[in-house]
Amino acid sequence: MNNSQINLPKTAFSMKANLPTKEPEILEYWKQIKLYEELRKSRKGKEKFVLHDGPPYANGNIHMGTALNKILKDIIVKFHQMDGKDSVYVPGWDCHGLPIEWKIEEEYKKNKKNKNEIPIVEFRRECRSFAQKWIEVHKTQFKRLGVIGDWENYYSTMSFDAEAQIVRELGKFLKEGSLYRGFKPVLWSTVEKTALADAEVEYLDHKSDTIYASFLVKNSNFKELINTEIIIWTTTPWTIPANKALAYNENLHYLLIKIKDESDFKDKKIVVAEALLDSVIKECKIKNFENIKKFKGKEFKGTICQHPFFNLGYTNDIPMLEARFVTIEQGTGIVHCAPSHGPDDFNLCINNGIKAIETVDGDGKYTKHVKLFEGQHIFKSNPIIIEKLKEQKKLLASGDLVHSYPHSWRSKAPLVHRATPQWFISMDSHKLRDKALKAIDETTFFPSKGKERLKAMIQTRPDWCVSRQRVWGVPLPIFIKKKTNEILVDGEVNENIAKIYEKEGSDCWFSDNPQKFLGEKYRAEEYEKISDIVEVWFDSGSTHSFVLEKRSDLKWPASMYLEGSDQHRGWFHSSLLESCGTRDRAPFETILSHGFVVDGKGLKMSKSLGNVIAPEDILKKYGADILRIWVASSNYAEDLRIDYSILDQHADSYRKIRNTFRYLLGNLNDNFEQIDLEKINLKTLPELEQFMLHKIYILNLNFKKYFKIYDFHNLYKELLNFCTVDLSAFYFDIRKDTLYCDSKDSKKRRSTIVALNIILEALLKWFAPILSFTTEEINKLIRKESKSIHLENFLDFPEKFENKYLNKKWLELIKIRNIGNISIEEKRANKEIGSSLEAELKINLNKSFIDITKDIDFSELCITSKAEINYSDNMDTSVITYKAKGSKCSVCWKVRSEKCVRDSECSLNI
RNA sequence: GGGCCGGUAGCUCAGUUGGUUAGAGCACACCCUUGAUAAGGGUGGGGUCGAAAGUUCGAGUCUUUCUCGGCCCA
Repeated sequence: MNNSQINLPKTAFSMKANLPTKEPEILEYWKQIKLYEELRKSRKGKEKFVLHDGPPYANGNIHMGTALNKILKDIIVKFHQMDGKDSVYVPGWDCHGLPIEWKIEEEYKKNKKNKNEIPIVEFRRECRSFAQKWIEVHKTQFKRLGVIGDWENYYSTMSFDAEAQIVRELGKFLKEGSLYRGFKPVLWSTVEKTALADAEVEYLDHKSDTIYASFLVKNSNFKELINTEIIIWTTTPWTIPANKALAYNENLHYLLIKIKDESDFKDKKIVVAEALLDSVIKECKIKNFENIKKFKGKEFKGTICQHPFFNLGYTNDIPMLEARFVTIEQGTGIVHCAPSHGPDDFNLCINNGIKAIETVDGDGKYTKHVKLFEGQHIFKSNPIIIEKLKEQKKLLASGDLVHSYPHSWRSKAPLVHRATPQWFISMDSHKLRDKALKAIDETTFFPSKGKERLKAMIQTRPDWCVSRQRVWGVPLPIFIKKKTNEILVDGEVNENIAKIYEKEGSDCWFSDNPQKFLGEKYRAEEYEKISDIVEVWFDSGSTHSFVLEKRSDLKWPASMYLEGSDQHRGWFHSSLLESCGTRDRAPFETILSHGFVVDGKGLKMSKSLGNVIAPEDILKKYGADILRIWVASSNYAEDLRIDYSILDQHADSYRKIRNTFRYLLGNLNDNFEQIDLEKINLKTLPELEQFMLHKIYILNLNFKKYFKIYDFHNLYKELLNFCTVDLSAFYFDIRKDTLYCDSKDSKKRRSTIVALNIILEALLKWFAPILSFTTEEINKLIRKESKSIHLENFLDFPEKFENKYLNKKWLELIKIRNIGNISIEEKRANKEIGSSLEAELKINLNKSFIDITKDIDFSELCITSKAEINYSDNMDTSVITYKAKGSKCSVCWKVRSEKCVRDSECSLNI
């Protein structure tokens, strides 16, 4: 007897994966077979699943967050495809906006070019080609992750048809009347001379001048207040000239005190919140004072003050207004309000009929609306204001404070709130808020907590400011009649502009004669053409209109939007509002949001911490399939941790899975045979095979259950456990004997081969959406007739595979097997035996076990040479191991004292 | 600073409406195997459930406070 007579596993599927080199070859193969086109063909006419891609910004290399996002999308798209749907994925890019403008400006600075001397159209051309360049880079990087999509026909917010559609969408709000012009303080950079989007703001420490200033009470229903001084505290003294009101909290207690120190305030009565008295006294170095009166904030109602610069011509009334945002955290419990310079101030004042005006120009200088200080730069004004306050005897104290303060994310310059003319979409004039809230209720969220998060934001958000004073974007398609200041609302003009953009893009807005856009109905010289651009969130919020609606391969609304949880305020939010405003419902049926990628300790990745891992590094060291395992096995509902030790662990799991496949392929000698699951007669198979097929059936049910709720980490865990526990350590280990030693035509071995084929096909398909490359590698090896595993359908197991009785029985048998193992281990520890095949078991069972064990060969189940059962009453299960007597059969390696029936040339001398 | 979410073995995750001694896989240690071999099998150790207080006969699970982390907002 020699090894040539045993069926040893043989396969071309290597143990070593070598993913970093093998994956690019598979990518090349997918390109060759035009996989995306094939996928579409294969599901033509089937129910569509459309995951609408949230466009990443076309700027810079991808990072772990983008990689996570794209892989998660790809896994879901592939699941639905294999579930039989036409699962379409069209990637897209967000192209307009400040960061790209800034990049081009930086290049100008390097080359000593002045942006203002370059024609806008040329500048925009450079922005466009910059974005285009990064789209190409991203494309390559995303494809490398194994993401399958319509990469050739991607969408972008800067394509001509997108720009045209954005104009049409705005036209709808214009026509409806919900788009209006107003003044509003926006975060403004006096360096970049632009308003900044929320996403463009960074909070950094900043040292501010602080002042305690006083406002004389002119009139009040609470008579004791008259002629006292209301004290306010602020970190922006330069906003004092723009003051229009004071805010108090009606629930706070306030104190009236009389100052006795020698100072500008000697013998004056001042008002501060009771809870802040100590800090005010300390900060303002008040030594002697007298408590006059304590009162509730509501007493302020109807009180009118004078501006500290009253004697300098600031004669308007300063009313005291009730506001919830007033707290006792800091200051005096009374807040100075400049509606042109703060959102809270603005909202409070507008609700009380006080409008914001333009007090500071784009450069940061006071306008003509500010007496005494016109032309003065606000960043240089604090000392002057402080001096004036002192001169007017209105300054109780001054100092400085380091605190968190908004800065431009690009220039790092401190920002200010500045009232500017802006265009808004009203949340309430046409019930946009109500529509959006209803739409949220009709949307399914994964995880479910996303629903409340988005709802809370919509409930409280102010009107949507859609204008930006920049150049790289879609120009606001608005004309204003010079004479009447009326907005021109005419669908024909709007459509004319859209048609022009469709043909030549939106650059012409800045260069061509306005008459071109107005057509023949209106005279250009009578109209002012708005030069603002549309904020980028409106661009991306409109993607559903120029991607989902316009493409015949897609559908509206999308089946799913899937982004990081920050997009509750971003893309989910803007898409919802845009769509509810124009179509009365959300552009998505489902929202899936994922957490952020953090390091192994749960800290966010940052250059300064040095804990950043780039997708590129992972691809080089491990390959995309390992990264895909990381995505699938992590709980995306929370933050996702990653570091090299975590990846090492997943690489280990990958090896286990790979070797599971290798065992299957080896024993099938790479000859896969598709088994007809409907026709197969399970009763002809040994019980072990029936039990394994039952397990597969149940696992498939769980698989579908998990997939349905996008619970991938539990799905992956089940698959991995199946490979390790059920296959490798149990079924495969037991069946080695049959596969290696039985003749190829034996019934038992043939049954095993049937089971291996079924297991192989099931595993291959289950893992395909996650291990996209490895499953393709295997599919190519064994299924010449199948172009790609991703074109396949998941298996559907007939109900006959379920066998509850057998399952219950075999779980009991496994318990006995485990007890056997412990018994074997004792002898092994004693050095009495080594291999379990050197063991002989004596199994003591209660008589109640007779039914389920009478036909069971425990030597096979426990992989020993012999096993005997003793039944008796009132006995717990126990197993005793003895060293088997006899010699080792050269074929099956069992220790026996008689000739082995499987070895015709058995050398045993009996 | 405010709002929301989260913290269970070294790691990734389970843990039902509160109810036995808190589970799985991986990793680790030891042993076996050398016919899945840069593989495979067996056994085992490992947790104050972020901390404290409270409710309860009973708390990983409910309440409060604190702490650490993340996202959003200021």
